[in-house]
Amino acid sequence: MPWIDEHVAPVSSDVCDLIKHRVKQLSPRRPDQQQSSRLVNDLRDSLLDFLKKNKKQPFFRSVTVLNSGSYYETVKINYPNEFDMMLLLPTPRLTWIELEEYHGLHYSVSLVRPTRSEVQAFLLDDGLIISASRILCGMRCLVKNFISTYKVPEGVGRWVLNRKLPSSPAVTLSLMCSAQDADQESELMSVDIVPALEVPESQGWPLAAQHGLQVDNWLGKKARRDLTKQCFYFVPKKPKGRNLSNTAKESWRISFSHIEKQIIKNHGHARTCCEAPATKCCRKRCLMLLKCLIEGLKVRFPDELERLCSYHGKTVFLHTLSKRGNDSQWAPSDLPSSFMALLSALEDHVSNSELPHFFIPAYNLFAAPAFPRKALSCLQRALDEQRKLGLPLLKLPSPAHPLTINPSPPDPPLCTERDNSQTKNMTT
DNA sequence: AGAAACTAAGAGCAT
DNA sequence: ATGCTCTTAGTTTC
Repeated sequence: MPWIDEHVAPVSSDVCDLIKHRVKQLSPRRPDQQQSSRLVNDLRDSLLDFLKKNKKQPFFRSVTVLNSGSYYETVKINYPNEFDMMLLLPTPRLTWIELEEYHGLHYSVSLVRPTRSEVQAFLLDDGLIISASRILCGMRCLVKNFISTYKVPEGVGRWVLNRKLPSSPAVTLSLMCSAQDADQESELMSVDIVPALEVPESQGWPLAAQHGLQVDNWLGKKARRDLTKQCFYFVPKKPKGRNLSNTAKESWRISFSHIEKQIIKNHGHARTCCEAPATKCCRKRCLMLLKCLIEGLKVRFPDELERLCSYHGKTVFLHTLSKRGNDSQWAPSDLPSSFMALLSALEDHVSNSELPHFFIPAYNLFAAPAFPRKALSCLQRALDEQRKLGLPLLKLPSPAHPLTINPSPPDPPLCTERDNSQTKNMTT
């Protein structure tokens, strides 16, 4: 049957050129990647070695690693300076209770029966509920001990433990280096380390997740069946907000990072998408452009858009791919209009104040208080402005990086006239 | 557990 | 500019 595309407004040739120009400079450069991967791989290998031998927390001896996040999805933009790793913790059989008002995103997680397994060091007084805060603190303590003994290869700087953030599931390490000629140290890269409870596939996904992942018209029904019969994870994240109930303080958030990674790697209607030059598509590059725009917006409105993050972009992307499932709609030559379609989708989600979590459709990522109304209205105005002015944020140069092996001169600007007035005077 | 095979994508070069 | 090949990092498989 013929595929009816949505109405795509023609993209002005200026904006077309801008998009095509920007997308060429988005992915990390090879020397940077080489340096970053060496540093982070050495850190990971050594940390794993440390955990497997550690005496203090036997529970962490059995971790395995899941590399996740945009670097490993090959959609990281600009510099390979942010890495995510999940430390997967096998547990005895679990059960979970949805926390009211979080619509299936947050849970209280318990053992089904008392245990002699090593998790017992992390249980609440009832001997069954798993304490998110104690797992996170326990891991933080191990990581802290680890970096105090760890030597960075070739002495390129030192890893420091970042301050604990109230609702973050991660222990974050930053690699601090002294730049040439400077007294001060600056951050070369950071690694988020997130502990995760693995719930085996045999237990099935929570009810709230059973109606998400609407990919039948894109990846297909069989692919959906295969994806939904995998395991899932819980990560120790409490909801934002004051006056949390006692159960909410020990809350776990469901995580499908492994599924997201698989989808982004295998993202076509046809299984063969992007396998050969003839079957290339522009989906990932569209996501990278959207991430670029989101980062730019956050730099311009750091306070108002504090809660906006790349996960919002990724979620809009996944919904858009679901609706616009045919590979012919993402031909490389159509990158500008495809990106504009993605941008329109973001604008629609913003103006409807509705962005369902891709796996937990009842959870609205654009609902207050997690995403405040003033952030949403700021985002709406900012996107209107970007569209009206021809996406000036895509003209901004990539942020400077403190330490590259071969610092290269910045590329010549696309537009000859120095025109900052467009981008500077955006009122809120 | 470790090596080999496979995949994605940057980079250089020829056309 | 476009496409071809080589190289490298990451993942999977046996």
